[in-house]
Amino acid sequence: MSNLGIGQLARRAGVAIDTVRYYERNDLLSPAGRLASGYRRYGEAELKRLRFIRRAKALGFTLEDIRGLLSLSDERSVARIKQAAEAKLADIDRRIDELERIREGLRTLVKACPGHGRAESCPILNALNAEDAP
Amino acid sequence: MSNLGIGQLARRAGVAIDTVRYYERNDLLSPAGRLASGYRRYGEAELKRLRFIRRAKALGFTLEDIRGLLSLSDERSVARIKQAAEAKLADIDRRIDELERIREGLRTLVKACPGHGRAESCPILNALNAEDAP
DNA sequence: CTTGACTCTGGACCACGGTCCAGACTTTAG
DNA sequence: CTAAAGTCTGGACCGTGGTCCAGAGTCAAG
Repeated sequence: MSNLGIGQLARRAGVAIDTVRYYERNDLLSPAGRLASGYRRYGEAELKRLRFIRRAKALGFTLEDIRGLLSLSDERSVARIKQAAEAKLADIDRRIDELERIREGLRTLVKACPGHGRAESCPILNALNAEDAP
Repeated sequence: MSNLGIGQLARRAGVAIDTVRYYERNDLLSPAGRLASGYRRYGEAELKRLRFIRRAKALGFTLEDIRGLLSLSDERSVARIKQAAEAKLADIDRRIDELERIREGLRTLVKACPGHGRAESCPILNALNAEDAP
């Protein structure tokens, strides 16, 4: 059931052709076969796999993470899939926390800034110019 | 008052020497002068500016943002500084929102996954394999 | 003066996730 | 049949923010 060319595959998965070849170079997705001409042929399994990659990316997994997930799903190891998802969740928590710290810092400065007057009275500039390093 | 070599400057600002030169290439920081030998010399103004860059980065500004901030602070335009900070705040809000969406997706999946059993019953794999594209 | 530490330049290289290109070949529609 | 559309390969290039290197020259301490 290798009925798709690379262009059809890419369109149906919503990615660029070059991206498909890039994934192949990076061991994420191989064609089901090749024509005598060298043209890649893909089937439903590859389309599913490509969509899997797209969704996992949307969930914040890196391509390396996804390589791991794909090999785990091949192994059918539910426990390890869950662990990987939990680890990624913790990672995302950390990223959110860091951004929130940055946000609070900025928010405080923006609130304190009158938006006019002399540069010396701008708390944003003053904070950036402060002598004590954050 | 050009009393610092590049190494001293870097140490006192807490960055790498290469980073100082990188900033110079990217129009963020120039030496106050050069010795006849070509050695860069920096003063207090450059040290402050470098620390400004470091702090602004910690607040989530890109180097391009910082170039803008530096030129604004030269202009002493408090209103525009505040606008830039507000824009960055909105940007950080958006990044947090996106990560939170991702987090909720993952959280739901992790909660629903029993952590054992057949691969077909793993909601994480099922979501990634779903026919309907997210 | 010597030695070791410092600095200079230009350019290569890293991760990340692609994107784009040329030049050749193949497939498909009409 | 032809012409257009699709695909092939290998490699260059993008942005972001640096890091590292070689080979040469310089500065400071003893």
